[in-house]
Amino acid sequence: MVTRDDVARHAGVSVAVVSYVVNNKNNVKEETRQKVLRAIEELGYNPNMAARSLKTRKTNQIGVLFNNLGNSFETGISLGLEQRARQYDQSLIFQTYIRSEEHKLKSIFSGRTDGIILMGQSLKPETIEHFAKFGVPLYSVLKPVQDHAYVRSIDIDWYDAMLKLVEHLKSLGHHKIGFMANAMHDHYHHVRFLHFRQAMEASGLEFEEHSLLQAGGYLESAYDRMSNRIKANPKLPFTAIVCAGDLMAIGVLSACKDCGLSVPGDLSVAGCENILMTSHTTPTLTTIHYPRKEIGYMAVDTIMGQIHNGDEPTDSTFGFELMIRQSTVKPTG
Amino acid sequence: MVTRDDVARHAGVSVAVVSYVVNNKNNVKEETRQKVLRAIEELGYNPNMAARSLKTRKTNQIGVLFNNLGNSFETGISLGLEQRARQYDQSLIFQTYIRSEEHKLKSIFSGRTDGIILMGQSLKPETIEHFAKFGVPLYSVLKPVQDHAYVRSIDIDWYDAMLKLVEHLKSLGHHKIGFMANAMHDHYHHVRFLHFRQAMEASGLEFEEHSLLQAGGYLESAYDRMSNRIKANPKLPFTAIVCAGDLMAIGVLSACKDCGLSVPGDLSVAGCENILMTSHTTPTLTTIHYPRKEIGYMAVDTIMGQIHNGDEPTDSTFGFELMIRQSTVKPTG
DNA sequence: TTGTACGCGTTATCAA
DNA sequence: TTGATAACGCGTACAA
Repeated sequence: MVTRDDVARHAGVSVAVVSYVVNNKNNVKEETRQKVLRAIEELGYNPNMAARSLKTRKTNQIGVLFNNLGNSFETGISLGLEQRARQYDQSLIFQTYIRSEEHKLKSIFSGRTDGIILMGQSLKPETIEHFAKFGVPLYSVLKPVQDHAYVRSIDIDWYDAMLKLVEHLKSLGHHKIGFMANAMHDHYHHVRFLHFRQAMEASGLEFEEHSLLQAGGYLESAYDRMSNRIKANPKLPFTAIVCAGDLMAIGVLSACKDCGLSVPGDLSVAGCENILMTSHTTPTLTTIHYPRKEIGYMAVDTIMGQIHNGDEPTDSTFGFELMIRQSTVKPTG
Repeated sequence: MVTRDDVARHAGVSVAVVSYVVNNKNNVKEETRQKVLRAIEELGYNPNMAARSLKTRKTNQIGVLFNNLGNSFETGISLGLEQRARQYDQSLIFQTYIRSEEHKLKSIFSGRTDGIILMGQSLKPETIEHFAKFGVPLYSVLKPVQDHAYVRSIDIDWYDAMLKLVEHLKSLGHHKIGFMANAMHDHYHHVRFLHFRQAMEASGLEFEEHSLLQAGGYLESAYDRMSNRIKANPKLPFTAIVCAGDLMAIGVLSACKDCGLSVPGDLSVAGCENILMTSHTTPTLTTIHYPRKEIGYMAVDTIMGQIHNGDEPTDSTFGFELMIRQSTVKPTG
C-alpha cells in the first residue's frame, strides 16, 4: 500500500502538503501542487478511506437494510438510492435484515456508516435507541408497521391508494373483495392490508375473514397458496382480489391460469407497487404505482440533510397513481 | 461514541484487556472478562470498524460491482453473494459500474475493501493493475469479454449451453435462427452471442447478419426493438430467436403479443439465465439455467480463499441446464 | 507557503 | 494474567 508518507518523500515535501493537495486546499503553490500530483500519479496513491474515516468521523457510507435482495420492488428502490448516493459520493453498504440477527447490525454498522436507510423494517426499540444514542440517523422508505419517534419515513399514502383501488373495483361492480396478505405481520406489506381494511369500511363494503389469504411475500408462495385455495374449492367467496405486492399478484395470475380460472373473466386481480413486469403479464396487471426511484432519491436527500446539516427529518408522503390495466373488469354474472 | 478507553475506565482495567475480551483471546481471567463484558453492555460499546481496519488491514468488506441493480439476474446472483458473505461475517459494498467513472473505483474501494467481485465487466487494464499492485483480489462471476490474467472467473460453459439450445431448436425443425444481442459489446451478454455463433456453425446452420437484432440489455428496449422490427416487416427471416438475456426474451414475448405475432406458433423464443419470471410468462420461456445462487456462493468462497489463504484462483465452470418450456415448438409450415 | 506534531480507536508487542 | 505503548494512515492546528 502506498501511503501519504511515501508520496511526501517521493515529492520532497511534507505530509501536510500532500494532504492539502489531496483535499484541494487552496494554500499550496501551484508548482508544489504539480510536484505532489505527479508523485501521486507515479506511485498510484489513493487515500485510505478507513484512516480518513477515523479522523474525520465521516465514513461516506450509507447502510441499506433490505428484506430481500431478490425482490425487484426493493431493488428498484435501491436503484434510486444508488443513483442519488453516487451524486453525493456516498457508497452503499447492503445488509439483508434477519430479525434473529438484528443485534449484529450494531457492530456491523458502527464506525462504517454515517446513516442507515431502512425498507420498512420495524427494528427493536433497543436497536433503534442504540443508533439514536450515537447519532446515526435512521430513515425508512416505506412506513414501518411499528412506529418509533426516531425513525421517520417516506412513503405513499396507502390509505388513499387503497381507497382509490377499492372504489375502482366497487364501481366495476365488485362487492366481495379478497386480499392476499403477507403472513409476516411486521413486514411492510402489513401496512397495506391495514389500510385496505379501512378503505373497505370507508367504501361501505364488508371484508370477510375467509376472503383473506396469507402467503409469504413472494411469487412462488403466492402461487402455491392460490393454487391450493382454488383446488380446495373452485368457488371463491370473492370476485376480485387485491394482493399486498405485485409479485404475489403475478403468482396469483399464474395460479389462476394453471388452475383454469380466467383472469379477469372469473376473477379480477390487482397488485401493489407497479414493478416493471406488471405491464408485461397476461393480462396486464392493475396496480398501485409506487414511485421507487423518486422515493429513493428523496430518502438519500433526507438522510444527507440529517447527516450534514442536522436537519430534523419528518414523515413525508409521495404521490401514487392507480394503474388500471387489463386484470380488473366488471364481474360476470 | 463509546470507545475502548471508556470501557477500560468503566471496568477498571487497561485498554489491552478490553481488546482481548472483545477479540476472544483466551488469556483473560474469567472474572475480569465478566467485568469487561458488563462494562461493554452497560455502555453500549461496539468496536469501531474503521479503526480496526486501519490496524488489522482487513476491512471485512467485499466490493460488488453491478451493471444494473434493476436486473433481477444480477440481484439473483448477489442474493447468493450476500448469503455466503454473511457466513464469513463480511459486508458487501455495492457499486454500479459506469465506464466513464471507472477511475473512481480505485479511491472508492481503497482501504475499505478486501476484495472485489465483478459481474463480467471488462475493466481497463490500468484499473486492474492498480488493484493487482496492492493485492486486492478481483474475481468475476460471468466471464468478461476481455480476458486479463489477474481476473479469473466462474461461469457456465456458454458454448456448450448454446450448442444444446441450438441443437434443440434444430431438432424441432428450425434452420433460420435469429439472435437478440446487447448492443454494448463489452457487456457480459456479448460472450453469449459469440458462443451462439460458434454453436450455429458447429451445428451446420448459417447465421445471417440480418437476423441479428441489437437492443439495450433490458426489457423495454427489447420490446421496442422487436416491435419496430415486426412493424417494419412482419415477415421475419427466422422462425426462432434466441435472446442474450431473459429480460430481453420477455420483452420479445410482449412485443409479439402486442403486434399480433403468436409465440410459439409464429415464432419460437428462447432466453438465457432462467430468472424466476420465465416460468410464469405466457407462454413459459425456454431458457438456459444459470445457477445464480450457487455461483454466488462459489465466488465468495473463492475470493475468501484468496484473501485469507492466498489461494491462486482459477477459471472455473459450473453446470447449466437447458430448460425447455412452452415458447419453443416446431415451426409451422 | 510549508513543516511538525498530535489524536482519531484500534491491535499487537513486550514487559511486568 | 495484565498494563504501557507503539504503530496503522490520515487531517489539521499551530509554528515556522
